[in-house]
Amino acid sequence: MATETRKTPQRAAVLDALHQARAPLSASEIHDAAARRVPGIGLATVYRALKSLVDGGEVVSVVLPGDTPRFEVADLAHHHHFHCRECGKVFEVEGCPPNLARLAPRGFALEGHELVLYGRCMGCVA
Amino acid sequence: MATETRKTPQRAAVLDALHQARAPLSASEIHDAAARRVPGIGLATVYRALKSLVDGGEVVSVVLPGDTPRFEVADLAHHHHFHCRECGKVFEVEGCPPNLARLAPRGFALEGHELVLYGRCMGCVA
DNA sequence: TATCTAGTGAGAATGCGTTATCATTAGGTC
DNA sequence: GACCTAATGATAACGCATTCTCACTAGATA
Repeated sequence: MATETRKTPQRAAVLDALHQARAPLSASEIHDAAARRVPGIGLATVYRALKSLVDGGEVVSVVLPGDTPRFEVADLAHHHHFHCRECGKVFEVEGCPPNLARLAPRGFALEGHELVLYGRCMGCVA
Repeated sequence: MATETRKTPQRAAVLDALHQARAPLSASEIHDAAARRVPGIGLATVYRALKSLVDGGEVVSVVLPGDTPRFEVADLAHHHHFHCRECGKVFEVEGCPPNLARLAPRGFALEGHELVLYGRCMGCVA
């Protein structure tokens, strides 16, 4: 029997924050968002909830270069991210460049890829 | 007058390690490589040399998701990286997917991109 | 409602890559 | 060779995201 997992407002707030977001959130962003539903929620609780959600496959972590891990719900279609250099926000991007396999060196087995676009988001361009 | 920079075997060893490498090296990998030319070289010296080389534009740092920064000489053509999930080594990859601009959301200004391929390198496939 | 125990909040502790400190060494120049 | 001072090596200190500790709170079940 696996360890019992109880329903708590804190866990619900964390998962809800991720479902509301249209972009992957960092632990502290999740903490901020969850605190709006559950004032006083501790950062440790956020980390604990994220750990169990990731372990349970409901949430995946997204790591962009030079940044702390971010989290998003697991049931999104394959996608990539756009990182605004001005405001630092990360956006989801649909689509995927084709034929990446041809870029891999001969004899290498390509199993996955990660693409990050950099620039300025609509708000910062204006 | 800018601060004088002296030629030392340690600095030469750091730069040489980067020129020899066909892949971006982490600080500790550079430390190991440089120690073969200059036994006893300190890790702090490696960091100092890297800092001045990056500041001087001779070396650039490459940050792959979830990893510590790596360094490579600055005069390489635009390229990406292949990260072997088995041995952890990073390889340079020529070429670049076309038409990345069409992936950016409408109204966003695309200024750059980073692509990392994951899989197993030739040695680990065998 | 009584009971059991997972979950929580606060803050201390940890891990680790990187940087600062400082006494000593050794380039550069005359 | 003498002198000035940047560079070095060893190691302590730092920053900071994440995890642990522990007393307390509150789901779940009967």
